[in-house]
Amino acid sequence: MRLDARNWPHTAMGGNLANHDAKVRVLIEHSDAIVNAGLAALLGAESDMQLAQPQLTQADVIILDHKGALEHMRQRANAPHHNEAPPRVLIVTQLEREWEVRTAMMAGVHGYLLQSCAADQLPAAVRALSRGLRYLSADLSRCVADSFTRVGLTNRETDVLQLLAQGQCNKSIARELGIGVGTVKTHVKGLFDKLGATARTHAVVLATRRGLVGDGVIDL
Amino acid sequence: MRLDARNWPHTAMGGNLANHDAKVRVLIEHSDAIVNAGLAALLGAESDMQLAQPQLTQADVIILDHKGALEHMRQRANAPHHNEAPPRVLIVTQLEREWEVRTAMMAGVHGYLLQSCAADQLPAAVRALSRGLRYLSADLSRCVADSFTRVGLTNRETDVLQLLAQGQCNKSIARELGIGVGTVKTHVKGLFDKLGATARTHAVVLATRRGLVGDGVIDL
DNA sequence: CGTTCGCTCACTCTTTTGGGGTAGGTGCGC
DNA sequence: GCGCACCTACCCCAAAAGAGTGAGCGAACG
Repeated sequence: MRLDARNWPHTAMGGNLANHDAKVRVLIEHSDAIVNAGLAALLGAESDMQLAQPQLTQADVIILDHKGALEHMRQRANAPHHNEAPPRVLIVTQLEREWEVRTAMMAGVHGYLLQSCAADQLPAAVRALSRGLRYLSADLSRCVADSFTRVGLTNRETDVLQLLAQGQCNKSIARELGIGVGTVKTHVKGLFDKLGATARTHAVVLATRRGLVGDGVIDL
Repeated sequence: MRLDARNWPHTAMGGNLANHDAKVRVLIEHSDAIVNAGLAALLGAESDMQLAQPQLTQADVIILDHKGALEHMRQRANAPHHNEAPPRVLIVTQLEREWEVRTAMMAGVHGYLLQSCAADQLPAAVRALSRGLRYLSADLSRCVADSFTRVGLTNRETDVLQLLAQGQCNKSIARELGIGVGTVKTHVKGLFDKLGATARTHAVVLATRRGLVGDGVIDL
């Protein structure tokens, strides 16, 4: 679980090659139709790339949105192993939430781009992935590197944090978790220390920003 | 300030026409290169539309991201009046935050689409705007209608809320606003009543979910 | 002119929080 | 076995928060 920031460099690091001479077969499966069209337009103009049809051909690189990518990796993990190497996964999304980037990287995704990236980063990322490299835009890599300074919350502290982030008071948290109020206070105190918070409200804010809160603070 | 949900219907309502026979001149100025390319690809395929070059021609419809659109409307408000009718503004974005939609609509934007919309909604929206209508996808309309049940926070309550959402205690909020702690308590209580919160932590969560917090809870 | 509303403040009183410290039990790895 | 991290629980005590009430002041509105 402990990752080393040096493993996720900006430009890339070595890997096993594939399709050295042939065109890079790219499969675009982003959930947003507009983004899909944009990716196709931008990549279709590249002479060394070839847009693949879904399920027709085996692609070298597959482009997905964040959610789709996680789903894809989940299915891949559960599926029987193929002979052929699975396509590299590149996520293109609009949001920049470090914990999502980290989650994706831990799930085995090879690249992560923001929609707001420069137009030339897209083909660069695809080429990097096709050569077995990873690609993370500079801002994202900084962002992820920062996140490695993450606090190590214990299970119970995480439990308490989730309820805390719902605005519950110690008493109701204790009731919910089936423990004593004093114990809740202990965990809350632990959260303060690890998050650098001075009050529970502050802790919720900090935890939310660091992506430690699992619920829908961001969803409407 | 009080808006009536009936003014923002899903499909549209009347308006003054423009360019009845000619092609619709569309100017695409989205900040994301990928989205830009996607919009161009999708709209370029429509026979009744014509993609305009920036500043070269006067467009009928201009497509922007949320931020760009607000900036555009701000400049338009400050600029001297032109003889020709200004282009209709269509926002295309990924996020669905009702308060942003409402803000945009109040700023005079005519259409709001999500990137995740069906591909045929895009040309439909452009055509609607070119005919002087408004266009809001069904989910967004519902979303905005819901938001009209919004609590009416006073200026001071909003001030307090912002600081509250940063995790500050009453004393520091009072210091920052130059008022007494007792007054802060009054406003905090007002927030509780209007938000339906039971505690300050709870209030922060609720306010964040309703998009009342302006700061960077969403930004990393 | 009276009313309403927002902003301000003060005062009780109870509950909650937060900062200390202490300590027993459990599981895990060296 | 022993240390170590974790979960649990309790103590005291000061500070803060929250509930309730009252009240002065200025601007807006009918």
